[in-house]
Amino acid sequence: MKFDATIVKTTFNSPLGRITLAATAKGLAGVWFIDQQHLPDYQDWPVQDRHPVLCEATQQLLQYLAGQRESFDLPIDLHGGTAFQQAVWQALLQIPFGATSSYGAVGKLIGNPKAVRAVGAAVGRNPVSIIVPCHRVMGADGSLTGYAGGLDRKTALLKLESSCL
Amino acid sequence: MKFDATIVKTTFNSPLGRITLAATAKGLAGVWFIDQQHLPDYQDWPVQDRHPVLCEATQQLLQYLAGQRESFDLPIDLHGGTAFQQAVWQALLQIPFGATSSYGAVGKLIGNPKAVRAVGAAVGRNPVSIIVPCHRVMGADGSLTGYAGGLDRKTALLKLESSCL
DNA sequence: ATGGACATGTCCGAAAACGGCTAGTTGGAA
DNA sequence: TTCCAACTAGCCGTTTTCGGACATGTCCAT
Repeated sequence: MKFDATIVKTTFNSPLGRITLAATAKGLAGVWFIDQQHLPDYQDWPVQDRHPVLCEATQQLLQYLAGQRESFDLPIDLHGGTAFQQAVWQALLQIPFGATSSYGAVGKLIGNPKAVRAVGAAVGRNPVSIIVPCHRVMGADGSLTGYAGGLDRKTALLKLESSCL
Repeated sequence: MKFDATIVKTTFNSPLGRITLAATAKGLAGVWFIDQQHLPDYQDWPVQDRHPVLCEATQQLLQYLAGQRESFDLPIDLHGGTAFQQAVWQALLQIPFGATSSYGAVGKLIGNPKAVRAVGAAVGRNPVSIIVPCHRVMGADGSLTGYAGGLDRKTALLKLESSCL
């Protein structure tokens, strides 16, 4: 995944492990667990711990993970995916807190009802974990399917959301 | 390949097989393994075993092959090639002991980045084996490609150099 | 003269493999 | 029957792999 030259990052510790955030001029561009799959190559990105968007994101994520926040209020820069991936990620944003959806449903939503596996692949590449709630997508029969950050984290997030209600 | 009328030769046994040397008035003009490809027709060249350059070259080569020498100090007469070949051979001289390069890199160096196969051909005609280090040229992916003296000798030379470091 | 064959490397298109799936079928055990 | 589990065959965008074409200077054999 390619990004603008003007991208900055920061890192913080969460109850679910170390998390790295990234932001462009347009908004929050990335949220990755330290050991997740499909990590971008953010080695060389400059650190900017006081960046307003990154600070705000850190706060909101910590609140969310503490069970004290249900939605995020941040500029998000969903950027650098194919058209298909963009559509999928946008669709994810419409799954409300505490609810779940399925890969088939997402496919239907973006007008590509048969591209189920492709949706799976796209969901997996979601650059903005948690905030773009890829963890709310389950198998059609409600089964736990997969998560770039590991199934443990997925269950943790789902449990967190369900116990909030 | 044509040479001056004033050329002399000698021969000695090395750990890598019999080697023939040739010298002109200007310096060392050839180093060939007995059974290598692209041999010149040195049948009729006069033998002169005590020629100073040839003696010195023999010594230095034996030292090199014994792992006791990393560079050569000899007048070299790189002569009788086309302009292109000359350029290639000169470029070879810039690859340091223990390092390797690629045919593409050499092409770039002589300002002919696309003449890669031509570089390969030219490297193969290098008249002064070992001292003009044609054995330090590998495929772009690091693969062992070819050697007029046989791949065995090429690997032996590379191993020799790498184990010296 | 002409046409290959070479100690290669880059690029591009096509084809195949690979997934965070799913609906349908089948064969077994209550 | 009823219900699951296991297996299958489609489905589709993305990624990886693979094969060919091309560029280039010399030398050999027609």
